[in-house]
Amino acid sequence: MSNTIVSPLLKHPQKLKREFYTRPVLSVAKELLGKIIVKNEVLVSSLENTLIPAVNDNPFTWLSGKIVEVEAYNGSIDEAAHTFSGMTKRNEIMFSEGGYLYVYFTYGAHFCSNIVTGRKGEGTAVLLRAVEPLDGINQMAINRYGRDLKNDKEKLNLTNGPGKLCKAFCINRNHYGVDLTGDEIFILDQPVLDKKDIEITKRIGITRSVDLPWRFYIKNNPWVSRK
DNA sequence: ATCAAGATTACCT
DNA sequence: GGTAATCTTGATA
Repeated sequence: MSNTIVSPLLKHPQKLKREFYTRPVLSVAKELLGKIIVKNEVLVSSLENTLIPAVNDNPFTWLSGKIVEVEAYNGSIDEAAHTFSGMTKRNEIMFSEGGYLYVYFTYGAHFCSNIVTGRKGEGTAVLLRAVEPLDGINQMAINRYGRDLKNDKEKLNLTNGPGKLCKAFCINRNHYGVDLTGDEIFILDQPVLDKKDIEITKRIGITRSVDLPWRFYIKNNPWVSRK
């Protein structure tokens, strides 16, 4: 059974194919802005913040969001990339060809998700730093706060950071290596944004290769993590 | 075996 | 704007 989703918010959604991801990381990073990430959930009950495999009718729901902020990482020239010092068990998936999800755990508390890019062996990926929530906002609130949203401030705080969006989308170590050309997590194509709508800055929260201008975000989008 | 650092967040003043 | 929390990972012995 196909899980392909057609949100009312999208006119002609199309899942990005392998060829989109296997290109150089900087091109993929810029073009990911404005595209829609979708995660299917199998939901029976939203009580107690649990997602349980469905048994009966109408179990499917999904979460989606517009990608509004990303950072590029390239292990061959970038000391901040997890792949800079070679392959380990943790970064193994980042050395595969593009189109897989690299999820890592950090600061003892947070998951961060990356889109692997390029050719096999390159060690490049795009960190998802912020999305604008579209479908499943109620479920995202449950995932983040364990209850419904109280106000607009909480809505902005749902997904305006790499750890926050993983919590909202319930992305964790179980999603390490997920194939983005499959049906569990994927990205829907949208028109490439105009250059004038994209801001380019240095990356956030790193201590090495700090001057590379590899952070990209949509100008004036309220979900961008930081100006 | 031990240890330091971390692609962050929430909460404080 | 400053910082504690928290634990996995990778490096070194």
